[in-house]
Order: sequence, then structure tokens, then C-alpha cells
Amino acid sequence: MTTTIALVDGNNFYVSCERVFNPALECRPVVVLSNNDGCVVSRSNEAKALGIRMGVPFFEIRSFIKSHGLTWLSSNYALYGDMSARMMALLGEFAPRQEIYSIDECFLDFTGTPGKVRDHGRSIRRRVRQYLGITTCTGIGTSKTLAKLANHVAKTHRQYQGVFDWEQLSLLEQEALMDTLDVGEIWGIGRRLSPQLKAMSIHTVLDMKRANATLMRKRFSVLLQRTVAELNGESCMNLDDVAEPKSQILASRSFGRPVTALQELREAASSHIIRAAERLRSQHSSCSQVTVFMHTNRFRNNDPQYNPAILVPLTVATDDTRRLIAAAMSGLESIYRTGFRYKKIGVMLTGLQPVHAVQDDLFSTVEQPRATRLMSTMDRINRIYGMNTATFASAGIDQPWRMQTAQKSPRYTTSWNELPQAR
DNA sequence: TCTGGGGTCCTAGGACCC
DNA sequence: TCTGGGGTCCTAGGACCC
Repeated sequence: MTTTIALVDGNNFYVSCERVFNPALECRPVVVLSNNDGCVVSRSNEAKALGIRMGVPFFEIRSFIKSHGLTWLSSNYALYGDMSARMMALLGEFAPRQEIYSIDECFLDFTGTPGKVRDHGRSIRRRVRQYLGITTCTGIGTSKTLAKLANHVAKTHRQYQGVFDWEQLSLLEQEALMDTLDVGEIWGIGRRLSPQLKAMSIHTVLDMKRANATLMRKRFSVLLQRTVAELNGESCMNLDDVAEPKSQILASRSFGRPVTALQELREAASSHIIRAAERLRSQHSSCSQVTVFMHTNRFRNNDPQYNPAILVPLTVATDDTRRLIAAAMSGLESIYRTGFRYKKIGVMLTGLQPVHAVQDDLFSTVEQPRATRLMSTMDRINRIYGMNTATFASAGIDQPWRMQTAQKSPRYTTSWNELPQAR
């Protein structure tokens, strides 16, 4: 049976979430910034029309605030995460199988379902708009790659009103449209591969569709071979509707200002371990390796640069925050050097395995049941009373190194104290 | 002055084993 | 003088995604 895949996503997702609770943002140029108020990560259509590109550093567009009334917001992941969960639950009702691909998009598998999938796309658009106040676009195709591309068409070609299915065109029309799309629009072809393909005279999606798949594999990798097949309607990528546990967990942040003191680095690394370990336990894994890495500011050419990383193996895999902090601290101390202005520190947990499969150490002195109870009690307290209600002193109290978030909106949907007020 | 964070997959090459 | 071949496992690095 031919597969039928839809890719649904929320338009300008972070900005749209903000607008739901603050209608004064409608019809104006609005951007949401990354952590630390660093780069633009979401733009309203009005902001796009000003020529503000995705990912630009905020300081480059500050002048638009005065000249064009640009509104900017720090990112509010508590809000976007909660809105995402509501949207995904709603979308999941439309198809038998759903793969949540990112915070604002999912694949829906309509293979074998009756009716025109385009009609589903339209009801999705109505329903999500009505229930959540967010506008969606839907792309439909016989493979994930074609669905992604169709979504791009739905967004950029007004006449399709946010829903586009390759099937609504004849083969000739499909190829004519593909010939107008840049090869870089294809899922999996980014800024490095795209020039290499163009050097081989593959400029458009149509060129890529007609490319020699075996040659693609030889020149690049099996990934591009698959891409060619998928563009030809042959579905090679399965829809993963059961989320696998993560195979690595990473927590890192840039500092709000340059950091030089070991003590501040220790606090920051501890606080990252605390977050990472919570995620580790929430997927019922333990980890056998902790990596600590640091960066100086790569944009400051005159500063001496130092980007060390160290992997600390654990003799017994664990999910105990205290042991993970201890491992991170020993790693940090061995790579720390004075004389550098550090910009960022991060930790990575790898060697993940199901917690029940952990091989104990013959000479282990850790009282595992007590540790497990302690950790799950802390997790429960923090779930009920809010993040960091119970935490570890090693993360510090004042945390002067913390990132900047100068314009964060309230957590309208996840905090009793910050519910929207009736006016 | 000011430049994000969290992931995945694939490949090449080294270590190691017999 | 002259130092194999085949396999597996692991890691680092590069590419991609949002």
C-alpha cells in the first residue's frame, strides 16, 4: 500500500504562543530570542517582512525597536512546551499514528485511511486555530521527505491556504513545481551539502529527484541515497510513533557574563548536572559516563581560546545526582585553567542504559535503595512545588553567572501565580 | 558590549583480537 | 632488507535537524 504521510507544524510557533496570551502583539513585528537573549529564533510575519533573518544576533537588529516598533521577548520554554503538548494531543486525534518530531511539528500517518487527506489538513487547521489560537500548515506526500517539502510549499504558496498535497497536481505539474524549489529546501540538505550538490549541477529539487542514487551514496552517504528515493515517492524512513529513550542527555548554557572563577564554573556545572539527571531519571535510565566541556567566547578574536572537554567514566552506572555531580567536579577540576574568560559550560551524560539493567560493582559501598528513594522524593517535590524547590547547594544560591532573560512573559499555563488575569 | 541549546545519524580510522 | 588479514568495537568529527 502506498504510504501517506502528513507533516503538520505551527506557524512562527513561539511568537504565536506569545500572541495567544498577549493580543497586543498581533499585527506587529515580534521576535522571540534564544536563551541568554542571544539570537532570533522565532519571527512574526511582520518581522520577516522587515528582513530579519532566522538566527541573527539580537544586537544586530536592536535598531528596529525604535525605527519599526519591533517587540522582542526572551524565550519562555515553560509556556511553549505546554502549548506544544496541547497541540500534539489535539493533532494525535486525527490519525492512527503520530511521530512528534520537534516542539512545533509532527508527522501523521494517514496510510489506508479513508477520505482526502487534504480535507483532514483543513480540519486540523480549523480545530487547532479554534482550540489553541495557533495557525498550522500541513504538507502531504508519500514519504516523509515529500511531506516536509509539501509543508514548505503550503507555507510559501498562498494559493494552497496552508494545506498542500503533491497528489493534487499531475506528475508534470509536480515536476514543474520541484524545478522552482532550491535543492537546499530538501530535508537533510543543509548549507554544506547544498553547494557541493550545485557544483555537480544539481540545483533544484527536480535535479535531485533525477540524480543517480548510487552515485549519491558513493559521493556522500547512504542518507542522500535515501533522500533521492524518498523524492521519487519511495518511503524509506519509518514513522517512529514510539519515542525511544534518548541515547545522550546534554545540558549546557552560556553565561550572562564572562566567567573566570573555578567556583562559579563548579556551580554552573552542578546545576546542569541536576537538570540532566532529572531528565535521565524521567526516562528510567542510568548513565556510565559524564562529559564536561567548556568554551571561551569564539567571537572574541583577541581573547585566548580554550575549549576543553573530558569524559569521566563511572565504575557503576548511576542516576544519583550526587554521584554525577562528584564525577563532573573531578572532570572540571582537571580541565580548568586560569587565564581564560569562559563563556559556556556544559555536561553530557552518555553510556545510557535502562536503570534495571545496571551491573553492580562487587565492591560497591553505595546503598542503592536509599539513593533511589532520595532521588525520587526530590523529583516528586520539584514536580509538585516547582523546579528547584529541593536542590543541591553545590549549584550555588545567587548564581551571578546565570543567563540573561530580560523580557520573559509569564508562565500563563503552568504556574498558578502567573495565570492570565481577567481584565 | 552583545552571537542558543539539544539532539540524531553516518563514516573513517584506530585499537584490539585471533 | 623483507612484519598478514579479517573482523569487531569504540570514538571523534562532520553533517544534519529544529
